[in-house]
Amino acid sequence: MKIYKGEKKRQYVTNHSIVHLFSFPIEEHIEVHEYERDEWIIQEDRRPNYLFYVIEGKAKIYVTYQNGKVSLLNFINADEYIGEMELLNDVYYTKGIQASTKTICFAFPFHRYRDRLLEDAKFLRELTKFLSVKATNMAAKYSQSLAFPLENRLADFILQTADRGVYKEKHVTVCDYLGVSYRHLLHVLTQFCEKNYLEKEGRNYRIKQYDSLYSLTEVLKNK
Amino acid sequence: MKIYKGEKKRQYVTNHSIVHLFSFPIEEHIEVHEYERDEWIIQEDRRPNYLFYVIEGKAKIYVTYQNGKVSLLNFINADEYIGEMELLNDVYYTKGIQASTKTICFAFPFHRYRDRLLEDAKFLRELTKFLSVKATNMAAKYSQSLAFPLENRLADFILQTADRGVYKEKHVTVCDYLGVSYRHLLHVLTQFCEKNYLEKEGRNYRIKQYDSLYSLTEVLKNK
DNA sequence: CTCAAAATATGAGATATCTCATATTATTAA
DNA sequence: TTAATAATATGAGATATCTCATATTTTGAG
Repeated sequence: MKIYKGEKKRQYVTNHSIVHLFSFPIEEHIEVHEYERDEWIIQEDRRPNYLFYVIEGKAKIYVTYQNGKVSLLNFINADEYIGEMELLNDVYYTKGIQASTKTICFAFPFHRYRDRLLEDAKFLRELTKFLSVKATNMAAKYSQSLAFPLENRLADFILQTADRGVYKEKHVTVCDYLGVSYRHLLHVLTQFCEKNYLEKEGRNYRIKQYDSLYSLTEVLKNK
Repeated sequence: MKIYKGEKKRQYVTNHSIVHLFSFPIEEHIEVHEYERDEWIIQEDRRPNYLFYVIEGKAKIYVTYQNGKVSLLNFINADEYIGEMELLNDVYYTKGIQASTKTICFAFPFHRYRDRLLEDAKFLRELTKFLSVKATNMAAKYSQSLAFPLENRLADFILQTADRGVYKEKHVTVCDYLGVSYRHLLHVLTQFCEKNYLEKEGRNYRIKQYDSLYSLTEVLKNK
């Protein structure tokens, strides 16, 4: 982890202005942190001292169970908060946050900002919306995961993450995210290839029948 | 649905004061609604015109898929909001809300309250906390449902809902909530009886081995 | 009270998904 | 470069869960 100072810091604060998110001057005690790929921004079960706002990069939220099972709860992208649960709740089991690319965040030390943030309607309004979307998405994922087999959820995930017609995600990550075993994920991918929905290209998969995959995702929609 | 007027209304507004939740006078245009058991407070896919605050009773949040599958996302209890997603988000698929007992709510018409609520830090702060808990709980349910078999989740649910050592929930509700088939729920309940964790008493189940059930729930905890 | 609808109950076969074992290939740190 | 580690890959058997069929009991509306 690096903390930017001086000119580099000033540059980020200027080029990624967030003054519109708050109704008080926010910049004085702000820090700019850089995390490298695979670095832990927050360690599981260890409360952070900052509220973070991601300005570049991508991260993952992980939770671990006593039996060693790991769940990738969600991805975090630019312009999203990290540590907001700890800002709001004194009692909270802190999830692990791992950078999946180089990630740069603004970091607001709780002790300097907490009280003012919790009084700021502009900030709270946006945070409330952010959390409402988060809760809605988790609810959708939950019910879909119980109501439909991997085939449907994987088709959805492939279409969402494919890069110009090619699916490139790492299997080890995806099986934690979709909550299935590595073995089963590979099994269903193989089925997609056998049906010619996908074609394997080295380590990646090229989408051959977009429509077939799309129709698998349609059952996920609400009535 | 009944709308209380006059003395009955005044009584509820007085006895369940919520002035502490807002920093502006809230009571002028408030309505008091009563819903009977099984009545729909909000119909799925139909945006409500009110933000509700439950003062008595209990309700369920449902979502339906195109193939007819139904998911019971969560329960709503007294002192919780309903319709907050629609208050915050213009684009949102409205879930169905059904009263599971007689339920009485304060109803705030959006057109009168929306703007003021979204400016009120006191209200927003509490709503943000409420949503953060909601998001956290959904995330926990999601990952648990994928990481553990019904046995563990059902043990947890039984201990949470048992009434003085007796489990009395309706199977049809529980299987929608835990996301398993009716058949499988009964199957696992039968196993619990065979192992003597539970004993059937007519339509209910008496807990015989609290410790065995409790140890099934322990794996659900985080590392 | 009566009847239809809802809820409970159980069996049997199908399938989605898991666990474990084992090999090969890619990536990373020393 | 080398060796350790992580990721990919595949087979085979186990099990958690589903679907469908069918019967009985309970509940609620008229």
